[in-house]
Amino acid sequence: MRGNLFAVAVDLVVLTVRDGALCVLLRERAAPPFAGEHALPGGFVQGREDLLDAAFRELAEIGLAIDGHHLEQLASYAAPDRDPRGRVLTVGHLALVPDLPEPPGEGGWVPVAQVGGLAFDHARILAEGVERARAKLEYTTLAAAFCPAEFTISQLRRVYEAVWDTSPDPRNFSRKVTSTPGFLVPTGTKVSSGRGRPGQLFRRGPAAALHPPMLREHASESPG
Amino acid sequence: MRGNLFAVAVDLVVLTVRDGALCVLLRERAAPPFAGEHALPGGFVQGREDLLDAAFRELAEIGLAIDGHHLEQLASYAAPDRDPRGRVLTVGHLALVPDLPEPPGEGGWVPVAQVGGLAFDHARILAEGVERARAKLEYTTLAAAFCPAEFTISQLRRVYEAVWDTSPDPRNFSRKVTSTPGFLVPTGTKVSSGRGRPGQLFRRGPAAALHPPMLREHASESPG
DNA sequence: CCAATAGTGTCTCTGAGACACTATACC
DNA sequence: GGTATAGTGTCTCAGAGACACTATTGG
Repeated sequence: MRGNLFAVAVDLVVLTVRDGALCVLLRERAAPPFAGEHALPGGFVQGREDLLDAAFRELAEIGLAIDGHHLEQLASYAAPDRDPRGRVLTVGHLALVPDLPEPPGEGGWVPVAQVGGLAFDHARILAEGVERARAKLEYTTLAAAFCPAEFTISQLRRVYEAVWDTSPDPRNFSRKVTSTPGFLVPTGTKVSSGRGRPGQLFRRGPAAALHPPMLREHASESPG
Repeated sequence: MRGNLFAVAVDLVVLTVRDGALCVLLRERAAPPFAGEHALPGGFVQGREDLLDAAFRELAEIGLAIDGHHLEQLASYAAPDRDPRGRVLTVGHLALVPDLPEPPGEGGWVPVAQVGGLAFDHARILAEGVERARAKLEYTTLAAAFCPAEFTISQLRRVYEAVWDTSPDPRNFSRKVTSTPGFLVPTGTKVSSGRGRPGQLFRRGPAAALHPPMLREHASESPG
């Protein structure tokens, strides 16, 4: 078998919505290389693990159990000099979770807009993860992955506001999501969020796709 | 550095449209494992190559130069038993090319609908590549990547017909693609394709995205 | 002439966006 | 009552799909 041997890592872009802002989970690196700098959580694939297994395990090891939440592969990065220790290929992953408690240790939830430099090529992985999440809200029901098991339409709308940094019309938004079959399952319960008329509670439905999609204003149309 | 060491390969789903059918480039494996079976072209990453470089090189080595054509990363596969020789991670890639001449050696262009079993987990990689291509025709101008440098709207429409297995209305299709700014650049020339009024020739324009997208009939809306 | 392909005009229907209006909570 | 949030009704406009019609070629 010709070809180099690589160490294979998984790195995770774990996104959530906290206080109206899209946030990512960062860790402060304890050991070199890049000791003291912020980085995405992740680590090397062990034993006979597959990639997703390794991603789940690495998060569990820092105290964040995301079983049952959304986790998907993003892309792989293998530039020859991306890790000073040698040839390391990393498989970036994207996780979308509700507002879970901050895991112990250095680091935590950081608003994506306030993230500074990151170790390795993690800034690029983060950017691609955020863009993937933004794009997927257009044509999937994944916004609900940011919400707790039961949620109101307002909470769901705040997810779109945080991720897209837009303010869709609450009335049209409500009609759109409730008229998509299988997106939202009403629980029958209502909940009061401080002031105003209480909203109905919903659970995630079986639908994964949004047809027709909910299109955001598009920024770059012709990167040529 | 803990963790296993992997051999890292690239495999390519090279798609084209030939005689109205979506085709993929397959190779017949000369050596074990899976000797004599069909497989996607690909091979191990060498020296200080990055992933895309390795993908371009592997194709060039079998006689298919696709410089200037579309090549993107698909996903990585690292199940522990996917290669009997040991721990091998492969990074799947997707290439969309016009109807290039068949490279020498065993194998060649095979209609995707007629592909039987493939070596390793290549059937899955092929399926994900085809689905990615189908999805991307919806919201990008990538259909033109299947066409030669200059092409008519009919040729472009036949790409959609082959990839989606649908028959869009030629008149509405024509309006849609010509009214998308930056998709098609008219050359001024006309060309006769046998019978009928000659069509105008176009080149690819700078636009990469299609807004609003061209939605196909959607099959599975709620896989959940 | 006919057949075939290229391309335009125009109608209808769906759905997004804007926004008036009603409903129900807390103060 | 006032204010805030939830939810409905309805208008307008853009765009997809259907399809009649014209335009330009070869046989």
